[in-house]
Amino acid sequence: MELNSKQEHILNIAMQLFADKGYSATSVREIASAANVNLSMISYYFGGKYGLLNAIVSSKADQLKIRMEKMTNENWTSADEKISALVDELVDRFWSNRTIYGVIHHEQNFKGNEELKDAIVELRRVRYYQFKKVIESGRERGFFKKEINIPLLHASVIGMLKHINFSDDFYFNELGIKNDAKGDKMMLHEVKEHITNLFKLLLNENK
Amino acid sequence: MELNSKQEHILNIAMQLFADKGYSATSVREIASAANVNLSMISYYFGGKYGLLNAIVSSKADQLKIRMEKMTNENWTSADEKISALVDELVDRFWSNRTIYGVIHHEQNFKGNEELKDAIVELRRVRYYQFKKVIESGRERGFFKKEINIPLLHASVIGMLKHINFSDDFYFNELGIKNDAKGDKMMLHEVKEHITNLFKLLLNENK
DNA sequence: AAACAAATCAAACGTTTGTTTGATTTTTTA
DNA sequence: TAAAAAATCAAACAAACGTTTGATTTGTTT
Repeated sequence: MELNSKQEHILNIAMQLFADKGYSATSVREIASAANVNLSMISYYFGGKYGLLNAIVSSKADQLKIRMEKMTNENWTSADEKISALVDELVDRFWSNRTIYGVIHHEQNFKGNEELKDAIVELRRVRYYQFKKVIESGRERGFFKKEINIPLLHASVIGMLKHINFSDDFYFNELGIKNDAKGDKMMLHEVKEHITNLFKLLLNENK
Repeated sequence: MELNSKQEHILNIAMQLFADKGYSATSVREIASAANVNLSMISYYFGGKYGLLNAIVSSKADQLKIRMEKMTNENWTSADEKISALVDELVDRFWSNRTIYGVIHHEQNFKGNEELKDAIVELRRVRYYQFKKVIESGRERGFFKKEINIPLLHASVIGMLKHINFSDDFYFNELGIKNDAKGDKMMLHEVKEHITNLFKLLLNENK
């Protein structure tokens, strides 16, 4: 589906509202009003409210399917370096797409049309297997020495990112970080450091 | 608010539905039908749909406020032992209350009445400070040797538990565990082992 | 058993919901 | 520039929503 700038605008406004309040709690009138368009344009463009949600997920899904495979093929130098790169990739990717993750977060238990649910499940599957591939590749090459429960390691990282993202300002406050653009960077740095430390301990260090 | 058995029944049915589909996506007719009671009983008993949500949160909130403080006052033996006890407490507590966490999960961004939101935020606050207290107590007593970012450690654990809980059968499948009563126990064991390992590495081991 | 209170129910209430209509304006095509 | 297509809009639509009503049944009290 090709989108013009106005459709894109509606889509972004709706995505923000869906992420904030959830699909069901957001009315089409609210979306139309926030996007400064006539009510009927949503049905006109997207075929209805549900079509809008579908358009959001499918249009934003592509950018989530980033290729992490390249990491497994590159020449690795040290384990530490590779862990840093992996964590960078993971955290940055999540953070830059956290709005759409917010939408999915609300609708992952969506009992309506199964099509959307399948799309969401597929997204998670792809994300996980890319992660798994990198870890396994690191083990095969002898960079990661320790045995590790990969699914639960994955759940630790993704769960933590989601949890921080959806806990309002709680962890920002607790860490003494303001929730602005600058604070965002600081939080990202803290999170990366924490996860990197965690990875090194779980995967590599044997001291 | 004192509840009779019928009110309790409605409340449990509604809690399950709210956890599955979210507050907004669940209609009072659906709740009444699932609970086999007349539609008007919900308003009669709880003063309306929102009153029902409030009753759920406030009635279940108490059992979440478990006293973890006692852990800080007991005589500690070894760090490993204490970590195991802490993880047991954390995981069991979450797992036995995961339905109400599901409700909160959906409604934490609730933009309606602030009263409910405050109750949810307060729950998280209490939970976190109990956790923090235990960790700090362990540090003061010399059991936990390493410096650690407590908020992010907390986010790792809670985030992971939430993420596994709300990812349907994904991690069950990935770990080759069936999602039944028996598999539940196995998953709990795996999760505890993983988190315990994580805590030991982050807090204690210096090998 | 009579009187009272609580519980239950089908029906209807007024709103809000997502969607469609049909006229009108704007833009594109020829 | 005239015709055709696309976009926009206020208005209306039926369906679903949470809630209330008022009659009826059930349970309790005196």
